Amino acid sequence: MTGALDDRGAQVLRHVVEDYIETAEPVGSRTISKRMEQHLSPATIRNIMADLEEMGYLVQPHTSAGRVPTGAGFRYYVDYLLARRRLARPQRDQFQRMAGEAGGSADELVRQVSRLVSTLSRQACVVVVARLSSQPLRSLNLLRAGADKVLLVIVTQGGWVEHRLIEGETGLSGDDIGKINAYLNELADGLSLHELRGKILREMKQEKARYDRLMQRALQLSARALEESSPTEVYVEGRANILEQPEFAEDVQKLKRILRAFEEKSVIVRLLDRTLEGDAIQVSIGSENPVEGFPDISVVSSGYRLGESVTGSIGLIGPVRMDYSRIIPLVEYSARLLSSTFEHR
Amino acid sequence: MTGALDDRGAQVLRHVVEDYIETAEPVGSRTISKRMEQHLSPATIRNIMADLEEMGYLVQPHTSAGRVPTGAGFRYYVDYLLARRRLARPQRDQFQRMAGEAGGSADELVRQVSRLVSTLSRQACVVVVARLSSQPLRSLNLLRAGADKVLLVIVTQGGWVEHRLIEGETGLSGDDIGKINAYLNELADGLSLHELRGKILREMKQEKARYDRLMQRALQLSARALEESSPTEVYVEGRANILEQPEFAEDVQKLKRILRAFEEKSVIVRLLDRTLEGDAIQVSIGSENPVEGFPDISVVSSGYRLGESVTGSIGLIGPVRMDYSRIIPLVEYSARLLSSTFEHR
DNA sequence: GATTAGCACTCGGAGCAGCGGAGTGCTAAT
DNA sequence: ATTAGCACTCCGCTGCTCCGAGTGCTAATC
Repeated sequence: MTGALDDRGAQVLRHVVEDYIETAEPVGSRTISKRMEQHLSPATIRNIMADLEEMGYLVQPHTSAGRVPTGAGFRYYVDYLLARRRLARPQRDQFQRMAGEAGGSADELVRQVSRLVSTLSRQACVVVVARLSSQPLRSLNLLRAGADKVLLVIVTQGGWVEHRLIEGETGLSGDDIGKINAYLNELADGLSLHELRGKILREMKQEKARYDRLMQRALQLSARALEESSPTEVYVEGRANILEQPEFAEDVQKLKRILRAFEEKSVIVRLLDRTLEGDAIQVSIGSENPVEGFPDISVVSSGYRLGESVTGSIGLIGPVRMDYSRIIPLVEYSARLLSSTFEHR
Repeated sequence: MTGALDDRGAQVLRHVVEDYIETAEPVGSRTISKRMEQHLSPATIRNIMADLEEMGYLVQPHTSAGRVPTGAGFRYYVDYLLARRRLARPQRDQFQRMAGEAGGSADELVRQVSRLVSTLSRQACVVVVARLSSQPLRSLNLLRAGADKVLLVIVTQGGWVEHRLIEGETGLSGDDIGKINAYLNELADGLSLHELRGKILREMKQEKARYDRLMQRALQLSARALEESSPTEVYVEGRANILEQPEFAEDVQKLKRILRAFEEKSVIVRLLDRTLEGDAIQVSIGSENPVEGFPDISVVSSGYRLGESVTGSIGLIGPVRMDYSRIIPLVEYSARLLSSTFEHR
């Protein structure tokens, strides 16, 4: 099973995949024969297709139906047959215009980008993940927010803002808060939230030796604020797009499973996990994707940098039968756009 | 058409509605005859049903099918026939447990409540809206957030936190920021964001006469931060629940329209708009709902108070054929829970 | 030897008839 | 006023045929 293809086989496979992407119907030998630039009769095509089937790139839903690409077929197509295009000019312009308009806050920009990607793809649902805890911090700010509450506002270098409300903190004067602030910022300098948490815990042990009660309080307080591992932000855009796909619209069970999965943040994060490390683009076809039980969805995703390190990932989730030649440049471009926008901050 | 019902008619209507809610199938006279406590033969029931049909409470999908309640039928049921129950004990407990666990921040609580409501209802999708701009403020805090950026953190008395990033602000010393903060808080005291915006604009005119440049700057800056009308926060939970309903699962077109609508914040806000004013519960059945084009969904919603005034609304969106006797107490209870939790802050 | 025309074969889906059942409305009996 | 009885309606299921798209194989052709 599976193996290298000669040129003719590759061309036939390419046509089958592309036609299937377009029509969502099994593709017959006549169709391919007409589509191919090199003229070959349907009979010849049939022979080639039979070979491709033996190699595991195609299957027949039943005898006397056309062929449908398998996961391996799509894989081969994506790896070797896909013409790698740049994103089309007008679409690049749309992105640029949007980036110009989007306000200063990082999460606003991410939301806009994902919305645009979803509209342009029309195939699938776009998901963006931003892992806050590994972004280098810009500043921490403690605020009084009521009689017994203080608010810790966290700003990362990428321009992400998050806040934690801490309850049951009484008797901190404005002066105390100022001092704690200064201390925390000194501690945090250049670290990520994750690293800071470690440092605070270490510091707490040492500081106990000394007798600075305020600093001790500061450490306890921030340890409390940071104890819940900071959640990964997840944005999902264009859920309704998947209804556009005939393969899902027909099978409500499948649809239900997918939509349910999308309500779980953790599932989405797992889907994009791979790309949260490097910023190369990743294509997971069908059962290759990291989440079990969804053999008919593909994920095209890419990490993006927020500042120095890759902390976010944008991904497009759709049917295996998606238009990779359009989708891949789209995701690639938007990830690069996010990275470069955050760089200039 | 439509009119008052005698007792027997009402009982029959009640049974038709309840049976239809349960089965989603047209209800026949035999079924009702068996279900009714007062024994009546199917033939009698048929006569009564024919009357109810004339009055507009029931329809037949076709001759020789059972009857289905119309919008008016459901309306009558909800207004006069529904046994108003309290929420069941175990469910109340679930809410209490959750409220105890939920962290301090308001939006976390709201999210948890909507999630629980969605799980308990299993029928529909829950939506929560919180209108920030009419909540009385607790404090405003300006923070430095980079070389040319400042961050305005807004905390309302209900415990809601929001922030706005303002770009292109250079040359403000820490001292300046402190002064601006004090000034803004004095200005904001007890006002809502909406009122504050008005006050700032008025103040700006007067302040021009005076020559305090820093205060002028403060006003300009906050005016900029508040110029975009603060968006209404919208949380949607349990979208996939609507797939559970046979009436939608069968009609993909309808489903698509509904899911698309849910991607638009504005549509959701319009659906709950009515209840954003008072805190009474509202039931919009079918085409009664404020958004045109969705004649087969109902909305059960109630406002809740965040502090003094009603600024939020929790609503349940589902098929017209929903179990109002379960849903209404559920929504009522959760709205009251939100109000009372926010009161004790 | 590769390609192709020809042909028999397979299989799914559309279309149609027939039937059974659930439900109705009407009439006549209680 | 209620109800038993009955004829009637209509939906949806089942089974049937027919059609077409597509295949694999074989034999003829380049």
